[in-house]
Parts: sequence; structure tokens; C-alpha cells
Amino acid sequence: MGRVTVHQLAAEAGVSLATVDRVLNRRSGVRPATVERVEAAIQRLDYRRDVAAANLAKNRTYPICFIVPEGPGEFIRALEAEVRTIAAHPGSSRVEIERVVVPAFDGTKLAEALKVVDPDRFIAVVVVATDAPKVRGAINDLVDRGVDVVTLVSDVPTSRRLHFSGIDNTAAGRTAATLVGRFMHRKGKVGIVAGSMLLRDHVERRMGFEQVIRNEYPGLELLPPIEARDDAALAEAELSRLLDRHGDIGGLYSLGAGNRGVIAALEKSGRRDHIVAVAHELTEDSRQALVSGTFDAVINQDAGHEVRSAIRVIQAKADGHPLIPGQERIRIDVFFRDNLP
Amino acid sequence: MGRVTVHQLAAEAGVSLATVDRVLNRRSGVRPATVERVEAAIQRLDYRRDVAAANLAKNRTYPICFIVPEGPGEFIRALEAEVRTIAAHPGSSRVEIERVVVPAFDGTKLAEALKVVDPDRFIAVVVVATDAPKVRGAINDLVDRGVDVVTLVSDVPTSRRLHFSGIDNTAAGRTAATLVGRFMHRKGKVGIVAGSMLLRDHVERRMGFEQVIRNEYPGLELLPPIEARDDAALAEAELSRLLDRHGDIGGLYSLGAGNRGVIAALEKSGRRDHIVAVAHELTEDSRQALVSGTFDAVINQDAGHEVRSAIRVIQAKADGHPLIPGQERIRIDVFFRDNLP
DNA sequence: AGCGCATTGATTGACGTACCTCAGATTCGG
DNA sequence: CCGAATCTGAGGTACGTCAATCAATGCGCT
Repeated sequence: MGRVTVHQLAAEAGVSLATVDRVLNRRSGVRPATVERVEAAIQRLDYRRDVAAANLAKNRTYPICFIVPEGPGEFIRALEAEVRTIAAHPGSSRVEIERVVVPAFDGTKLAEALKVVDPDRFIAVVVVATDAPKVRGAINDLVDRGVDVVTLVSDVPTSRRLHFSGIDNTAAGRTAATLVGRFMHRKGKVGIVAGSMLLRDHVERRMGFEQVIRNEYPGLELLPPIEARDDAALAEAELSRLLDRHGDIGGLYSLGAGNRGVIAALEKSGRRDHIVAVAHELTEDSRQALVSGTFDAVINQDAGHEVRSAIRVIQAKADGHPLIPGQERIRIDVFFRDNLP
Repeated sequence: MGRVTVHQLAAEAGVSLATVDRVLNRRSGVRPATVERVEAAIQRLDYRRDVAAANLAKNRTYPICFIVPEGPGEFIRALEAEVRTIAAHPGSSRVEIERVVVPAFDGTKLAEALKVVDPDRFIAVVVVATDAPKVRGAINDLVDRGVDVVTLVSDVPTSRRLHFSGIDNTAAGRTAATLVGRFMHRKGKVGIVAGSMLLRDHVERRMGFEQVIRNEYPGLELLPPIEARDDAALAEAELSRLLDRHGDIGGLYSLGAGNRGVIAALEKSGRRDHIVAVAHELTEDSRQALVSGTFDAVINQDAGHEVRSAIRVIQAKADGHPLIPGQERIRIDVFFRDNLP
């Protein structure tokens, strides 16, 4: 039973409630010997602070600032929706979320947005980060000003951010490579449609993918990647050109957004059944492409899980709680036609 | 701001605190017109009850009984560990968990265990269910006595359980079939190592697997499944015999526990590189088998997620909260060598 | 007018913790 | 042994909600 209260603690330790309180909240003015007696009692009774009551007494809230890129992409929209869902959920009523929107792919604007975050208003910032020196500096400044920073989806590992809430993108790229490599029965060429090489997650996916294809599938030839800046129209045009030029493309990895364009190009080419295509992010488009057979696998990160995890990490830090190992590991979801949710 | 309190509500509605309380807690003795006024104020101010404070006032706890099968299996041990982790975590301090262990594969004993659950002591039971009529009856009886029941890992869908916390096992079987089918480059025979056909999850996995192999990979020949009752030694012996008899086995699906035996048989046969093997549950054994190449893919369900989800569902029901769509969907995790956590 | 009844108000004491004040006790240096 | 500094106790208020009591109001009815 967690039914031990401070009163019982005080009785057990033979001190007053005030002293127990001083010890529990590390206030000064208690002799070391007395501190020890109280701590022994804590051990003996297995006392655990009632967090809910404590938060109530402190009238504590968790004001968090979410900084997300703007853009019409389905993934970003899903992220926003998840943030809203959390904010509205009664279970997380003490979490107060403010959203800030910045232009996508713009390190300078992002750094500015980070700079104007008020340390008195927010205990933490959750940010979809572009990995630019300015951004790293802004993150570190924020941390110095006492605001915890959690990176979402795309990391800045060299910064002093508290946590990264996202997937291991190198592993995601390797997984895509394994799927492409093993699903392709004959030799052939493999194309890559990338988003922006400014985003660390895209760079890492490509790295992981190319590494495995080169090392383990020597029969496959990697074509230079298309940079489509997550723009569906651009992706479609460029990919169509690539497909025209190389009649023997047998595999494709679409590692950014802009799936709509990739799907269109594949279907127009009339070769979708002969090309093993692996893409990222499960959206309505990519889901249909899976069902129709245009895509053979889709790698996904669960935006809801990422948002909730970020918040849990921030709360745990604020409350001085441990995290549950495993709960905050964001999975690399692999979807085929057969296991669509 | 969610900072609206009952006091502000009372002021806004022009009634007293007592009346607000009566409306909020659906107590009688308030005129319909007044109820409406208060509810209008709730809407206007976007009042949400502070769950923490409410639980504190009610001194509410969530006593839950976990009924899990005994057995040396790594998955069951992992389940137990997760239950313990949750119970010890300060965040879920009002959750009081009692664990009951019953013999595996024994519907009668399980039904008995369900029968003796005290409805006054527990608000809910979480149970790894075998799908037997007796068990279904016992679950329904419990529900009638006012105890919510959540099935874990293995479901009894025809019962009146509140929720099933586990994966879609048919989809898992289909996924395994897709992997086996697409990884096998030539024609060949496909073996199945099953656990117990008393467990609904095993039956469903096999169904999904066979269905896809038959429909989509006509070049593959399904061998009759081995029933190994999750016993490693038995699995090894039977699988070795099967491998001896059929020199042209190219694929294998191990859908139950007992991976250790499957791995041993595969490695002894010397044909592990020529057999595409897909198994269930990521354990230390199966993880090593993935790395060494004995297994080509492992399908997993996250025991921690399942346990936490079950508890969340129960709490939400008890508090009358909505669930967050998506958070309680247990994923079918697919692991390759490349995306091992 | 007087009765009972339904409705509402006012107030109070929990729940477990935080934080504050003030007074009393103990210790220590000189 | 005295004064000062340090420790400790006792008690209060607050956080937002629940739950209960008791008094007050207004209503219809006889």
C-alpha cells in the first residue's frame, strides 16, 4: 500500500510534521542526525510522496511551448492534431500548451523563435529542429536560461537538449534497405527520393539506407538521390524523369514527405508492380498506395506517441521522477498491406 | 488556461458552490433550469474538473487484479516485470496491483481464479485469457458483479470484457506470411511451429499466415504445423525431424514461444541461411538469432505497452474519461537485424 | 395561515502536501 | 552561565474537489 502519509512518517521518526517537511523538501535548518532519522523512517515505511497532492498544494502546472514548422504536409498536420488532442484531454489537465508555428526548413527563423521564448512562462520547449549551428546555439541558450528543450522528430544531438523524441533514423534507413534488398528478386537499380538535406533525419535515413544497400546487396546499383524538398509536384516531375531514363529501376526509397507525387509518378509509369517501393509516414495517401500495391512497405513514426512521450519526459524531469525504460522509446513502425491499423 | 475552479463556476452561474457540486456530481435536488444554467457556465468557461484534486478528495485508488499464467517463458516474465515496474512507479501511485498466478493452458483453473475475485476489493481484473467456454462464463460473471475485465495478449472476444489489450493476431500472421513469401526467392515448403491451439492468439496467427500463403504465394507448399506447446525441447525435436524429412524447406513460421528450441534445430541443421524464418516475441534468444541471421524477422508485441494500456483503459472508465484514439492500439512490431532496439 | 416539499445557500471538514510564522528548545562559544 | 545561533515543534492556510449538514427560501396545497 502506498498509504503512508507524512503524518505517519513524523510519528515513526519521532519528529514533527514540520521537520519531516523540511527534510522532504530539502529545506535547511535540520541537524544531519535528524535528517538521517527521517530518511530511515522513509525507508522503513516505504513512504512515497503523493504527487497529485503535492502538485495540488504547489498549484503546479506544466506550461510547455511547442514549436512546429508550418506547411501543408500531412505529417505536420497530424502532429498538430496530436498536440491539440493532448491539450484537450482531461488526464493531462495541468499541462498547458502553447503552439508556435515557424516556416519550414528555415534555421534562422527557428532560432529566433527559440530566442524569444520566455523562461518565466515556460518550463520547457518542444521543437521540431533543423540541425543548423544557429539552432543549436539557440537551444543551448534556452537551456542556460533554465528551460528544458526536447527535440521532436528531428534531433540536434550536439545540443544540450534534455531528450530527443523520435526514431533512430539511421536504423529506419537500414530497415528500408533490408526490405528493398530482400523484396527485389533480381538485380537492378535503386532510386532515392529525399526531402531536404538540411533535416538531420533525412540525412540519416539516406546514410543508413545506402550503407546497407552497398554492403549487403552488391547486385543493386544506387542512383543519385532526387532532392524534392517535400514538394509533391517536384517529386513527381523528377521521379518521372528518373524512371524514364532508367528502364531497369527495381527499387525505390522515398524518405521524405511528398508521397503523393511519388505515388503519381509510379502509377503513371505503369511499372509499379515491378518496382519495390518503400516510403515514410503512414498517411491517407501512403495507406492507399500500400493497399493498391504501389508501395510495398511504409515506415512510420507515431506522432501521437512522440508528442505524449515528450510531455512525459518533461513532467518526469520537473517532478524528479524516473522514466519507465522502454515507454519513451519511439518505435520504427513497419507497415505492409497486412498489418495496417 | 485550465485554471477555472468550481468557485468561478458558481459565480458565473450565479449559484452557490453547493449547487455547482450537486450538478457536477449528478446529485439530486436541483431544478432542471438551474442545472442548465450551471452547464451553460461550464461550457462558457471551459471548466474541467481537476482529476487529481478530485481523486485526492475522494481518496480514490484503483485496485486492480492481474491474473497471469505461470511458466518459465521469457514473455511471461517480461509481462510480470512490466507489471512490477508500473506498480513501483511514482506516477501511478494510486494504482494498487495484486498479482495472481495460475497454471498455463488450464481453462478450469483460470475460471476458478476469476470466480474468487472479490468485487469489493477490485475495480478491475486484467487477465491473460485462454478462450474456453468456462473462462468466458467466468468473465461475464465478473462483469455482472461489477468488475471490469480487460483481456491481455489473448482475447475472449465473445465475452463482455471491457477491452482487449493486445495485437490483432490475424494481422500478425498475415504479416509473417508476407515476409516469408517475399523473402523466399524460389519455390519451396513452409513449416509452422505452433504453441497451443487452445490459445486464441495462436490459432489466429496460424489462420492469417496460412490464408496469405495460400492466396498470394501459390508456389509455396504449407506443411502441417508442429504443435510444441511452447516447450523448447519438444519444438527442437519435432522441428529437427521435419527438417530431416523435407530437404527443401525454405520458410518457417514460429508463432508461439519455445524459440530457443527452434533456433537450436535450425542451427544444427546447417541450413539456417537457406531458410527464411520468422518468429514471435523479441527476447534475448530471438534477438541473437536475428543478429546471427538464423531468424530473418521477429514479430513482437510490447508487453509494457500492453500493461500500461490496460491500466489506462481501466482508469479512464473509472473516471469517465475518453480515451485518446490511437494510444491504446497495440502495435504489431516488426524487427529485423537493422531496427533492433 | 400553516404545512410539507423541493430547491438552494452557507458552511465545514476532509484528502495529502507545501509553505509560512512564531515560539520554544537545544547547542555552542566565550 | 549567558547570549546567540541553530534546530525543532505547533499550528495555520492553501490547493481544488467531495461530501455532508443545517438553515433558509419559495412553492403549492389545504
